[in-house]
Amino acid sequence: MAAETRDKILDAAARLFAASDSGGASLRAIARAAGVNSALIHYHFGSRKGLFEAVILRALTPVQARRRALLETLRSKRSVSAEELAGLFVRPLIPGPLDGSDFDDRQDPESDATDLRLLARAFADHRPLVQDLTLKHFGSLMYGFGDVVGAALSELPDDLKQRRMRFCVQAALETLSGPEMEFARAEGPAACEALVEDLIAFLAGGLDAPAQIS
Amino acid sequence: MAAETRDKILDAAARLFAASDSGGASLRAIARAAGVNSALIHYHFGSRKGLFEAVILRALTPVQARRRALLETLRSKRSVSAEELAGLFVRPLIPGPLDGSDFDDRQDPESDATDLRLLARAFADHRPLVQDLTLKHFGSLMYGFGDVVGAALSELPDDLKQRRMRFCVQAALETLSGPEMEFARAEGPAACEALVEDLIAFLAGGLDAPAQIS
DNA sequence: ACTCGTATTAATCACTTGATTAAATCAAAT
DNA sequence: ATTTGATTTAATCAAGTGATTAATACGAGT
Repeated sequence: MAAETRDKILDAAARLFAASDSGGASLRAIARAAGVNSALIHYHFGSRKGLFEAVILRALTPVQARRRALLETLRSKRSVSAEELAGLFVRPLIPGPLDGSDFDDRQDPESDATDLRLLARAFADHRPLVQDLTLKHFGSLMYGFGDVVGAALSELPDDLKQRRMRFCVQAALETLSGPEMEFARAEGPAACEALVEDLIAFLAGGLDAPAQIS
Repeated sequence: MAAETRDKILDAAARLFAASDSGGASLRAIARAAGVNSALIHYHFGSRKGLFEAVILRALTPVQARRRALLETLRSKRSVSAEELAGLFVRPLIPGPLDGSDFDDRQDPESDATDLRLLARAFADHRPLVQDLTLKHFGSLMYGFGDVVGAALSELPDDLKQRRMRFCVQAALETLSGPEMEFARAEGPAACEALVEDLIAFLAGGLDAPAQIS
């Protein structure tokens, strides 16, 4: 079956790309981990870059869907608190019914963690090649908030708003894919929620910090 | 001259390691960029890992020196504001006389930026090998604040304190080595200071955000 | 001038890399 | 049963990888 093979490759690739750096996993290692002939990667994805893009896209899709849903919810409100705003950057990154959407990942909590690590790696990668790919797909995650953020942080200058949004995306991705999240995950859902809420509280505090006068 | 060669290699390695991922630059490419025979890398640093560690160490040393100096300053104060606390994570990362110390980097603003990118990469790298190396040298940057932070954020539980400190280090490294800093650097020192102060304001806001009740 | 330890070079090691090819396998449709 | 097209396989390509070697150049101390 072709589709099944594709998925096995994608799973293995996500795992290895996330574990080491995106550049650190060889196609042969991926093929071996997937239990598949190495030439099949090129057959299904054309090239290493093609595979990478496919993996990123698969990991990013549910996040964007959840983000969109959450964004709609916020748009319907009259005013948005700093916590809700911070949650907009954090909540969509973690799957589950908590976020009010019904897009669950491939019902595998392990691969959810993998995908998150993968996204964080890609987002933090400043190489032009990855950066372009990332921006193309992450773009709306970054800059698609305009109206909601604008309304919530109306007293801040525009460039400051954008910077702080970047701070949030950065911190959220890095924290939720980092070792502390892994630790919390091992301790149970309660510990995860505690970490998430602490992260949101921190970001909320930062978001409506007063602008510098300088 | 041996010392000169060593430095040429270190410079090139820092540049290439920071530009691509640490795993993405080959020893041959580094040797070529340094204008040096590739075997000299092994002669001077033993192995690829040895070179990497040397580069990291050279980049980290002045940061730690500045951090120590700044920390001493804060210790002598009776109380420390959230802004000062946030500055503790941010200021030591940028060289210059602004921070009240006299450790200037290799008087080359370009290589300062390179070193910062390098540190950010290493810090964000979760691979056990890099993580160990990073923790060994970053450790005190992370956990050497105990008393000062403890006094400034006395109302927070301990684990929450540590998390927020990690948030700060993460955000500071990532922001100060990222594209916006590059942009600001091109625009002049004023833009850099604006970015730094905005970052500090954000982190300060996050640091003394109220703890979640949940 | 000659030695001796440091520094540098070119050549090569075994191995892995991403990619391509032609041949083999398989599942359906005729 | 055979043709057809999509999958899968093993073999191979040129290029690049980190590392090691023996031979050379160099420079200070005698």
